[in-house]
Amino acid sequence: MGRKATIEESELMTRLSRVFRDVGYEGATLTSLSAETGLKKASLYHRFPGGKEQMAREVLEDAASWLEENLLSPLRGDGKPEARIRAMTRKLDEFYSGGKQACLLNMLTSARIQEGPFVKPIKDLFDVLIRTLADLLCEHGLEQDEARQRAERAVMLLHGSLVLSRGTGSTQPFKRFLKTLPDELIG
Amino acid sequence: MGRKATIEESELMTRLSRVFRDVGYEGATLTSLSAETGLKKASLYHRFPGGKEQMAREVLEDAASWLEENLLSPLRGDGKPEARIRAMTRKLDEFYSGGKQACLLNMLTSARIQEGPFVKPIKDLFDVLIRTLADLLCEHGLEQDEARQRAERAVMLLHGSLVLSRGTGSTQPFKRFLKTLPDELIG
DNA sequence: GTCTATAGGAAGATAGAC
DNA sequence: GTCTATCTTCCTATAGAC
Repeated sequence: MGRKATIEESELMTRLSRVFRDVGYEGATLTSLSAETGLKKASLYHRFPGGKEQMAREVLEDAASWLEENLLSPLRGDGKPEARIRAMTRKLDEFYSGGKQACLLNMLTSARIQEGPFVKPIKDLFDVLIRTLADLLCEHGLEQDEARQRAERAVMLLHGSLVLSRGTGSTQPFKRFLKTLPDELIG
Repeated sequence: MGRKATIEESELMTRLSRVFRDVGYEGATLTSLSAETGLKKASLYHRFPGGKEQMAREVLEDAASWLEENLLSPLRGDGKPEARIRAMTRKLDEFYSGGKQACLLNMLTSARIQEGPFVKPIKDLFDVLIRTLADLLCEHGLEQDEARQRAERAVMLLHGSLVLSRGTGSTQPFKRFLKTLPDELIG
């Protein structure tokens, strides 16, 4: 006891992210964030002077970076659209831990907060994901309207499958969604 | 000031439900529940000795009753399956206030609570909704597997559209989902 | 950069008058 | 059955030692 803790930056963000994804912004307490990271409250405040809000903001930025690097950038890359989409499904499986973890975007969204530090970033993430998917489908030969529609549909199915997985206590819905996703988009 | 409040049972449940649907279980405070209903904290405790947890439990039971009466029962009724499905879309539109309100099932679900008073009811609600939809599709002539798959997808799209609507601050995703739902199921 | 200790406030919950 | 007033607990945040 009383031993000094130490934690790597990326691991720190991962642990914080897990708490917010599990219980949402309101449900996350300094105590739980401290327990999950191994850092005492005062240490967390040293790293995040803005407290819980800053932690959630940085976790969100971290997720946006991951998304850009691991999902969006590859989607914009070259190679057959079909192959890029299959690569995306593998990354989604990884990002959501096979359906065991909820989506940060869902867990950080609450009505009654029309403004606030999360509203704009979350909306932007949804928008860019749908847009990037739609662009890929256009490139694959679909009409713009149809592409946009299918992209939005895929994002709905993604988040719906996560809600359903969490609600039923089974990762099956998410896994089934992943399996049908390529056909959903370009089938 | 100091005036006694009074509120009808069904209106009370509606108000409480709105708070939980807006900010989730952890986000709902006795203060906000009191403000929304007009009843002081002590009055809420008189009606719900179990406090916030009992309020959420009863709100969930209330939602289950509404679902059974307004969605499931009509789905099992007679009339052409297509007509029953269109009736369902209208009820969904009403239940979710045109996409402005989140789903209670999503907002009361949090990981880290593998047990607890909400887990079982929520799972049961998801299951019965999917099962009832699947039965209807079977009746309409679809194979059991295909029916089950489409029913699950429809529920995913419903919840995904609500997540997306909330996250983007627009009811458009939910409205678009409602429009395509009949084709989604029996098209 | 982490810790212990604690201040200050909000949250859940209760007692008792009306 | 609703209220005011209060209690206790938990949470956010800070001070200061190491």
